[in-house]
Amino acid sequence: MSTRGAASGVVIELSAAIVAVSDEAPKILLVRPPEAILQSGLPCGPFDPAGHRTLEEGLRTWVEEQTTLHLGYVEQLYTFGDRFRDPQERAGGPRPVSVGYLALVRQISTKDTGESAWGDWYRYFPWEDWRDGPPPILDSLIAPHLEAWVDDANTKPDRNRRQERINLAFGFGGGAWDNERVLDRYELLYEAGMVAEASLDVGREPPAGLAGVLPHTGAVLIKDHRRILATALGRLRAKIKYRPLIFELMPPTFTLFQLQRAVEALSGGRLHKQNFRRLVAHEGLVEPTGHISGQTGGRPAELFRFRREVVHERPAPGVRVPVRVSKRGG
Amino acid sequence: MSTRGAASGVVIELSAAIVAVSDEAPKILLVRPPEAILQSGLPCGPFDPAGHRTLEEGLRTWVEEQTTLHLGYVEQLYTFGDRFRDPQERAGGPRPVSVGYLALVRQISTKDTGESAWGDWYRYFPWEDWRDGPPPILDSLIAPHLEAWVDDANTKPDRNRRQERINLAFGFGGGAWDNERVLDRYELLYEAGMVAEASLDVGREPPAGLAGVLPHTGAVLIKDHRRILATALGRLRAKIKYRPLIFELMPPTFTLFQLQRAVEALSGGRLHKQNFRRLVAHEGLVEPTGHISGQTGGRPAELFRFRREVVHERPAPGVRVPVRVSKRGG
DNA sequence: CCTATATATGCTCAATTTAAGTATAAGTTT
DNA sequence: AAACTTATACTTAAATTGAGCATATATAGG
Repeated sequence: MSTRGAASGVVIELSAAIVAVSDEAPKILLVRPPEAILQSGLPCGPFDPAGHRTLEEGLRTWVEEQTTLHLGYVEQLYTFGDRFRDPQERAGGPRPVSVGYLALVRQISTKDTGESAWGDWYRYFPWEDWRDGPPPILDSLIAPHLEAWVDDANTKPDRNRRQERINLAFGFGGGAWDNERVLDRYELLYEAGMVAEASLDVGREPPAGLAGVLPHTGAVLIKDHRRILATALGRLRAKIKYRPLIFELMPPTFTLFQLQRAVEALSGGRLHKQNFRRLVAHEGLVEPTGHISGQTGGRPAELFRFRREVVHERPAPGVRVPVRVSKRGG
Repeated sequence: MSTRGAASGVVIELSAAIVAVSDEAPKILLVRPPEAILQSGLPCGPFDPAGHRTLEEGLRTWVEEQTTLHLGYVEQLYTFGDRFRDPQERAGGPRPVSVGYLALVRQISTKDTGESAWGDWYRYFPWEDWRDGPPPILDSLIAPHLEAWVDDANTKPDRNRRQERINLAFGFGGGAWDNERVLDRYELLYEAGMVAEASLDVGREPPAGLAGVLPHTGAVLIKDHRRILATALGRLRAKIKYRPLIFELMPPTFTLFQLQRAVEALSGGRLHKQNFRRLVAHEGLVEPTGHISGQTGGRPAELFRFRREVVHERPAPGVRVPVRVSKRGG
């Protein structure tokens, strides 16, 4: 009836999805743990209740040790505790509970050493990048195999539930693609056995019918780090719309087009250029510096900086980009 | 440089903020733990890695045991792990890490037994209820004592930082009241020693100057449960705007005015009635049942039900109530 | 029945915001 | 110089929002 008794055999792991934007691409910082020969993972480490005053402090300590990178903006994402997310657990290890964090850094300051390296975010989620239109993999591979997974369910209500979920997550059957539902989509692919972790986690070979799919559904990370990454991307895509997070990723001054490219890199779609400028100007998110950019192609652009005061003026300052991405098949 | 080593002395506690709306008031379910003579708290219990397959399953188990209530909608909020949030820890107990959840139930089905009881949410956050205009306590008590706390800081930059934070959180100095920043406000009051937990947690008497304030800054809950509650209210206020969560709290059919009252109860402000109807109708959130309500006062109202299909049609279906509440002093 | 009062619901109207352009300016590349 | 890039100003129609008026249908009290 109360909080008597104590849990045992729990270990808390802190993991960080560290994001930067460079070359118009969203990047994520990865480390290659010594014990894993093949796969890399997010910077992470166990929470030490004796040494760490707070969870976030523990995370910062681990990250600085593993990447020699100092984190600025940090935000807690989610705590994952499902059984058997880590194969080690089957061998009698303690139950790992992992607290995932999202961190944003302004520029890529670490070199790609053997220890850590920046990777393109969409390497892990190829279906999330709609900047050049709907990713072909959706129609060629994902849709048919998900349909097969629907048919695979035993009962009619089960099939309906599955169909319902994939329609919602992927916008099949007339719905719209919602760029924030990154985690929903990843979890469906996981349940359908269409990402490699699904088989790795249960220690089995992937079913024959899916062996041809797995090489195309993104690169694998250790444990549940790809799930944490999916959570991070979803959160970030949602939050840039109502908080000025994007400026945590930009240099101190930037052109409006650079800003637009950064937003597009994260949100995975294209924006109407003229309306984008009007938007950020009208919301008071930026102010001109009076300086002109070292140009890249055409007419030189004016340099802008983030207007910090905006957080006082508006309840939800952010780049309120239209939620819609170009329709599927259109 | 990796995930070697294991933490020890950690116990994970699962806590639920269970919300219902009745009599136009938001309610929260509380239990009175046997060992605490004076204070009640949220339903909670330790996570058992051997018995609980997932964190959420553990939570549901504890809640059903403590409240004989079956939870419908459940969502994870945040994981709290700061040192010394629980006084027990100073006595050498293990480091408690608590995972907070938000749960929504449709009606109040448990009776108020000695074990559990429904309490008005705003009993714990009197400054959050703006339905009858700005709460007087803001100007009479909170503002002056927060100003004193600003002056209390040692250095000028510290004072500026504090002033900045309270301006943002409370909308002082010309800013607007953002009804979602519930946690920011609670944490500031905590840091300023203006809620009773602040002194309880460090095991000291409250400073003389604040003794008169504490009886008016809301009722106390055990451990950090009021912080979890603040997180829950903030999340709920934010989320009803873009997800149809409000219907998890409504009976199967309802009048539009009942729906409006429920939204007002949670968001803590008043809405324009005609525009509210237009909004929910135009967003396709509800559909008429054709039946007429057993009326309460004036002309009988039509009964509506939630249109589940709406989640397919719009990327962010929710009651997009205007973020603004009536201006302070206006 | 008549009146006051409460709620429900339909409708207007102006201001603002949004989506999607056209047009023009000012550079670089060939 | 012509072709091409990128930047920026401006237009226009449609949609949304905020505020309020007007009317309908009930109850309660004289």
